[in-house]
Formats: sequence, structure tokens, C-alpha cells
Amino acid sequence: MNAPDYRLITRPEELASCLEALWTAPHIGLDTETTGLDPHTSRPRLLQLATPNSTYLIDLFHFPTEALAPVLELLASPHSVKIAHNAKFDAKFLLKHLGVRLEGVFDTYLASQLASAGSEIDRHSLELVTQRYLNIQLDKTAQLSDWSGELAAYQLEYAARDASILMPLRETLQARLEEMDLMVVARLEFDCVMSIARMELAGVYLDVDLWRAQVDRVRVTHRAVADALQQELGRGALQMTLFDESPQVNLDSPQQVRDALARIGIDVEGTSEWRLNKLANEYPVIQDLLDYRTLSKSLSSYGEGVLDFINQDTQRIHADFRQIGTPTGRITCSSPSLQQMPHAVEYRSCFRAPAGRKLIVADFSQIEMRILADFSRDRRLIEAFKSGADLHRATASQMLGVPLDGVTALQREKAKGLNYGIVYGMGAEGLANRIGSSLTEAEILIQRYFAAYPEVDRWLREAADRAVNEGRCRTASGRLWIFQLDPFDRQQAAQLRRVGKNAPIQGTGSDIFKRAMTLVDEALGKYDASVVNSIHDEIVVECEAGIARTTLQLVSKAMVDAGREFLSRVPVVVDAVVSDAWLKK
DNA sequence: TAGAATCGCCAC
DNA sequence: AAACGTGGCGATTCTA
Repeated sequence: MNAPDYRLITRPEELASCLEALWTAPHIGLDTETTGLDPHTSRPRLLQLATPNSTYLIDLFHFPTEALAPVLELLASPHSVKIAHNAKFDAKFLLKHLGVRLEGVFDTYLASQLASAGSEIDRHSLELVTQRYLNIQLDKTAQLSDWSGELAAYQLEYAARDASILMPLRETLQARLEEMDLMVVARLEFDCVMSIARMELAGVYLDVDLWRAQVDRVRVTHRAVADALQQELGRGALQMTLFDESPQVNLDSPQQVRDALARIGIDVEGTSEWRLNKLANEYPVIQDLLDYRTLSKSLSSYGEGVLDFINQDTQRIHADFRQIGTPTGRITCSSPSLQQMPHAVEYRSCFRAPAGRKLIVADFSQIEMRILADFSRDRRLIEAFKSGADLHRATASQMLGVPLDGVTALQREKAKGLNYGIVYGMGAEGLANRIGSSLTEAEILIQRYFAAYPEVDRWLREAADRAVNEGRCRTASGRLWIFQLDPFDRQQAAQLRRVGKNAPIQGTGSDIFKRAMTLVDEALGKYDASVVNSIHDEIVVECEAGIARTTLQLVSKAMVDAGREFLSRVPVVVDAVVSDAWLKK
């Protein structure tokens, strides 16, 4: 493609004329070139702003931040739409180095993901999206060039083209989103970008000494259990020659473990957890193996390795959050995955508030069950939430026809298993495994459950039917998932029915959560407080200790407001605490 | 031998 | 052999 018309801006007096053009443009293509990928250790070099007529390349190395004030005013104004591809990246550099919150985002990366409607095949780099929607091949070879020195013509042309291509790309993508009825969810996603950029930039604090101590404790236990296991498994081994050590089983190899178990007379078809769980009571060696696995997992995934993610500049962990991480719209997290830290207090307590600060840990109470109640309009389930009673107790009471205070602990546990399983499309067998009952008992429990909540039964059946008949589903915001499963294949049809029940609920949970992230971030704007982690239905905020109570109130209110935008038939409840660590005290 | 595939397990 | 949905990720095993 032809290089766009561009102007390199290096002097303050040149800014004035380009600003005039920029303020009259309703849509502005925005891109930055930086000296590296990490906003804490790298600097933004170029800010590219594209209008239909011309693209302005502002050489940031030539401007002190004060001189950029008129440009920053434009970026912070909702007056124009700022089109960016993966705006989170640019937003972090602009916030960190120029102190400006990007306003009016249209993100072509997120737009492309939404238009793919859950396809796992489509990729969404600028190069591929441009090819897919404009049939234009971009040359990205300059992307990783050195942006810290004198800029060559080819670099400037590349920088200008990346920004200017965003203009036609937005037009095409917006038309596509409108066709597909996806503009409401697109707005929800675009509004959320800044909150995630701020969260990543803030990072989360991890107490290194506490973490090391925890890892050391696990290592000692791990070693002891491994030794015991080798003893137990070794009993079946043939005696080796005098010079050989007795053969060690690789305890991390399911294959070798299975063979070793066979030698001591325990035949298993596989060594996955659910199989071993069934045998754990019968054979102590199996219980040891399960313990060993848990400890191994802890050491490998939650060991010293996590400390490598601490940024040397900030001494905090800045994980990577993917805003649309799953087809249901959930955010996912990697490097490291802060969403999968073990729930055990020993681990969670290492994520602390630094001196003089506090954490606010806030999560939606039973959000998916509330969504199910709202969608199905089930009178009794709605009533259970309105009464404010414990949901699992209320469910057991409804199922068994006993008063609330007559529900035993065991009955409550079974009702809990049902409440959690039902939104995943669980069957009788799955429930039996989960609550440790017989298949017959599980079947009866499910019957009673649906007798207690008949509209839930009906809604779930209809949702499953819709998934099979239409091959797609939508969430409350209109987020679309087109299933890639074949309804004429027995297994895939069964999976389709399960996903069809779960996806609208899980996806609406994502909608509510993202709205909450946006509102929380906006509410905290003028305080010394910032979101530092988000886990599907939970938001962790770090703030100055003196404003902890205020912050808790702001966070709770923002989350409840977000829920109420989507749910009108059930109350929305947020549980929140002020804490020194990542614990729901 | 590097990268893909698989197993297994952590979270919500 | 599967089972209850969505992921990330480490270790082992397979494969080009």
C-alpha cells in the first residue's frame, strides 16, 4: 500500500497547527512507538495521530511533558474517538509517562475479537485484522526496530501507516459490529480498557520473604512425601545389581507411576485425580501420591518462579491481563496467572498491602446464581435471594420441605453441590462424584432441585435447546458466541447443551464484572487507590490506609451499581473487607 | 532437539 | 471412556 501523507512534529510551534486539524476530526487513529514493551523500563518515542487527511508523528523525545499539554487535553477529551489496536498497551505508556487517561477509545483488537464471536481459530494482530477486514497486507518488519535513536524514513513511514490504517479499519469493523448487533458489548469493552491498563500499571505487591518461607516449608514436606512414596513403590521392584541404586520411580511421570503401582498389586487404568480419589481410602500409598501431586503443583506453579515476575523497577508484579480471554468474555491472566493462586491462607497472605496501605477485597455474592434467578424469573429462587437467607440453606429447605433452621450441615452441603453444579450443566453422575453420593441419590436430588425451582429447570432446558437449534448464544450485553460444535455428533451435542446452559450465565457474569471494573476505576480516580487484581467476580484494591473505609464504600457501591444495570429482579450483594492481605477475613 | 500434544491441577 | 463450564501453565512424552 502507499505510504500515507505524514508530518513529523519536533518543534512546539508545529504542534499548534496540527492540533487545529485534530480537534476538528471526530475519529483519530492513535498509535505509539516505544523503546520496549515494558512501560516501567521503556519510554514512548513517537505518538502517531491520524486524521483522514494527514498523520502527525509527534517525536516525544523533543518535548517536555508541559509542552504537550494541548495534545494531552485532546487525548483526555471524549470529544473525539481514539482508535487504537490493543489500546491497553498505548494507554499504559501514555498514563505512566505523560500522566494522561485516554478517553473515547475504539479498540480494533477487541472489536475484531468480538466480531469473531468466540472463534478460537481467528488471530487478531493488526497485520491479520487488516488483512481480514481491508484485504491489505501490512509490513510489520519495522515494529521491532530501534526506536530510541535517529529515526529513518522507513520507520516514520511504518509509524504513520500503522496509525492511518486504523481509520478505515474502524469504519469496516464498526459496520460489522452493527450488523452483528455487537455495538453495546463493544462499548462495554472499550470503556473497560483504561481500568485494566491502570490495574496492570499499578501491579500487585508480594512479600518476598513470606513467599520464600512458604515455598521452603512446602519443599521440606514435598521431599518427605517423595521419600516415603519411593519406599512404598520400591517394594515391588526387582533387586538391581550390587552397584546400582535401587531404581527410582519418576513420580512426575503418570506412566511410570502406573507401572510402579501395578508392581505392588494396584492396577489402575490411569492416574488422574478422580480415579485415585476413589482408591485413596483403601490404599495409603494412593493418598500419599495425591499429596505428592498437590505439593509438586505448588512448587512448580507457585514456587520460586513467581518471584521472577517481580519488576526490578517497581518491586511489584505486573501480570498480563487479556481483556477478552475466553469466548464467554472472561478476563484471563498470565505471567504469572494471579487468578489461579491457591486459595490457602499461606499463599494468599503473601499478597499484602505495603506499609501504610490497606487492601480492599470485594467480591460479588453468588453472582451466577443471581443471574440464573433473574433470567429464569423463578419465583422461589428470587425469593431466596430477596429473603437474604443463606442460598444453600434456602435451597435445601425448599428441596426437602423443611424449615430453614431444620437444615442439617450435610443437607446444606448437598444443596451447595447442586447450586454450583447446575450452572455448569452438570448431570447425575457428576453430582454423585462431587458430593460423594450414589448415582440414584444424585438423580433424586436433581429431581427435587428442579421441583423446588421449576422455572430454573425450564430455562436451562430452553437454553440448551437454543444452543442446539441456533448454534449460538448471547449474554445480557449482547456478547455473541457462535459454537463450533456439531449438533449431529452425540458427544458434541451433549457438550453443546452443557455450554448452552452455562455460557449465557458465565458470560453475563463477565459483562457485569467488566462494568464493575470500569465503575470502580472511575470512582477511585481522585484517590490514592487502585485496582491491583481481578478474579472473575472479585476485585482487589490497594489504597492508602487512611482512606480504607471510604474506598471500601466506593468499591462496593460501584460493583452493586454495575450488577443492577443488568439484573432487576434480584438484589445484587457485594461482600467486601478491609484487610492487610488478600484474605476475605 | 525444539516445538507440539497430552496429562494433570490450580482458580472462579 | 467420560464425567461439570471457562481458562493458564509446568512436566512429561510424542513427533517432525
